[in-house]
Amino acid sequence: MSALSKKHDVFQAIADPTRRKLLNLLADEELSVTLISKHFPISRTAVSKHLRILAEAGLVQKRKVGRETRYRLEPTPLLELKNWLAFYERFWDNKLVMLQHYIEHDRKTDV
Amino acid sequence: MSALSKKHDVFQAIADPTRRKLLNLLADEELSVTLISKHFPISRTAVSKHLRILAEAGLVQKRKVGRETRYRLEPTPLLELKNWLAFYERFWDNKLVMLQHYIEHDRKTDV
DNA sequence: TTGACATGAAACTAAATGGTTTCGTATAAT
DNA sequence: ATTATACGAAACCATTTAGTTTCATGTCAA
Repeated sequence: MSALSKKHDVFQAIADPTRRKLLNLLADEELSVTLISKHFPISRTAVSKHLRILAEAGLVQKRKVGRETRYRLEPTPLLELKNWLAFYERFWDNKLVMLQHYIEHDRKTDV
Repeated sequence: MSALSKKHDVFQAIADPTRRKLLNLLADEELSVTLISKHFPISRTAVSKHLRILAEAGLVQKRKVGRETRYRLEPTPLLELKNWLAFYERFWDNKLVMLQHYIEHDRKTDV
């Protein structure tokens, strides 16, 4: 067993766009909860809950520094996702599928 | 715009373990709803709803054959996931992270 | 034509999710 | 010592989710 009990898995954790944005934000630097929540239109408490879910999935690490809690990305669990995805690689190795994707590329890859 | 309205995105679609199992099942062969639901402990109607969500995310295609509806995998939208994941590759290119992953590899990659 | 099969829509339910506000506690600053 | 800051726990709320059962419709078989 890893540190925190895995109530949430990585698939569920990244399902929410706010949490994906959090991961993106924490990729570059370790940040305190207050600083993080500056980037979102929701309350600090709501951000804090998202961070807890990410922590349960092992996707972020937290560290207490004085009165603040700083979070940083922990990318390792994303390997599970990569691994899951690997099974389907054979399907899009097909060049036609690739082409099809980039032609009808109407939705921008947000977050 | 693609065929079905994208009410559900691929991240949300694969968040559910039942839906991941569905994708896995439909990777090999096109199957009717009744046949598909034989593989699950839930009702046919429940399976049907999961299939609709997958279809909305573009991950399955459906085809009417007589009185049955057959579903098959449509892997293209998984490229969005792969693309999202690519951003984080630089973090686990670190060999130590890889090692860490395989050492504490306690959870099997289910589904 | 009558009956069986395949499916999805509809209505409903319990639980999970994403959000809020309020409050207690710990740490820092004056 | 007092005040301000940083945070999470708690209680609450609305919406979504994952499931159910029932029903109507379309298609195949006898």
